[in-house]
Amino acid sequence: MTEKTAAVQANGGTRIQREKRAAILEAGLTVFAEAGFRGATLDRIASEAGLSKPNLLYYFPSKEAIYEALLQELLETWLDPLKALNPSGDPVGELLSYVMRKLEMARDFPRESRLFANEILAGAPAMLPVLEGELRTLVDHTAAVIDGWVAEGRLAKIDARHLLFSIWAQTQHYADFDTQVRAVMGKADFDGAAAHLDLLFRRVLTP
Amino acid sequence: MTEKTAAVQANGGTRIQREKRAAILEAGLTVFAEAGFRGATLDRIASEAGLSKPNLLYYFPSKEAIYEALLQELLETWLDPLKALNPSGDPVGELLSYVMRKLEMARDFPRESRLFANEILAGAPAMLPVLEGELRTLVDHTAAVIDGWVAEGRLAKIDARHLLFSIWAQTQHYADFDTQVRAVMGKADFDGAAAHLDLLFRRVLTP
DNA sequence: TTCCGATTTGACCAATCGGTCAAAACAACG
DNA sequence: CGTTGTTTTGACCGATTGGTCAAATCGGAA
Repeated sequence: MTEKTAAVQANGGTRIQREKRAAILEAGLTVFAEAGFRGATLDRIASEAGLSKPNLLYYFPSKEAIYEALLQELLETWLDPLKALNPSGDPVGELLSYVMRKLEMARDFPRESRLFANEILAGAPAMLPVLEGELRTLVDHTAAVIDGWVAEGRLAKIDARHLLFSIWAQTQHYADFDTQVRAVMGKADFDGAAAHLDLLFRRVLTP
Repeated sequence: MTEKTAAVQANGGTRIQREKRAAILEAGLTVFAEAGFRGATLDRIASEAGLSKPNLLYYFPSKEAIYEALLQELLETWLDPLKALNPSGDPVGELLSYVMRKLEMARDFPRESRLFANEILAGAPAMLPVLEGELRTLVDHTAAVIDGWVAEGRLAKIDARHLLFSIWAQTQHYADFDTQVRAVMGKADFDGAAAHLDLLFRRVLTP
């Protein structure tokens, strides 16, 4: 049992193992988000993480392994805010604070947003099963909650699923298309975006 | 003057030259949209266009040349609908038909939308000057028109630039994140999207 | 038919890619 | 100190990449 000690232990391991694995994931996030899966190179990830390429491959068996570890980690972070929707809260307030949480994520974790965007743009080769499974289930559940709110008259009539797309599209836009936003506005202007989206969704959702 | 005959003549040329160049651009659009600039290979573009790689390089001097030709061509198509906004028309109607035109483009030209998304996601290495120049100017002009409408009270109060982002984000979402939309909805549902966006922007824009 | 420029191709090249491997360096513990 | 297992690395590999080039083929005008 002397072989592949580090590589096999995906979770846990010694302090140094956890640190190096974390550094690799951190570097991988930067590079994959910027260049996509195919555009990213092991050499760049290794150098960004402060390691040699063979040393990197001592901790992860392949480029794909790094990528998939990142996607898996990403998904929880990504779905959490949606799960935080409280069906017994104030509908408009719940949805507005979901929008704000999403916008904050676009501001604070733009690499995660771009990683996700790259994966979906490429046709979700590594995430399709999760999209069709976990995500779809969660969306179905959330749509039922929203439909309930609409039926009770506490929310303006609206298609629940397309409403979610509207929220995702607009919040992630500020991370994924940041370059375009900066080119047009001169600056990132997340505060302006927050005010705008609050106003927009208030008009859309208030009964 | 016997050298580089075809390659030099970017526009015009013989019938066969125009046809082959068009076939290459068509193939390049498919491949670049699917794989991004770095992910695309000349071999794939050539085979998709029905040519050998050296033959492809007879019509375009490099991979970058194909990519840049596509981006340039794309830009006109992309900005045209915005230019079609009629300042003396009905504000809500003008903006709604802009939204619909954009949504139709996402439905009918998804490859163009994804090509653009890939370029921006990668930091717009080849488009930044255009974004900061032509696009910004056009946005400034359009924002002035929208601000005028708001000032006249013919449009609900709203930030013009962020409104444009809202329109772009939501319409392009149906092309760029098509995979996700399909995974969640089971189908693409552009009709549902059209109804939803009409309703959404009507609520947002009507004074 | 002949000729000449336009077009096409097979063979090839240097660089880069993801990944391997054996040996070296290191760390911890007796 | 020596031993043992962990970590790191330089050298290397086959495959793929973007791109070149000389030679072959094609096509139309005279």
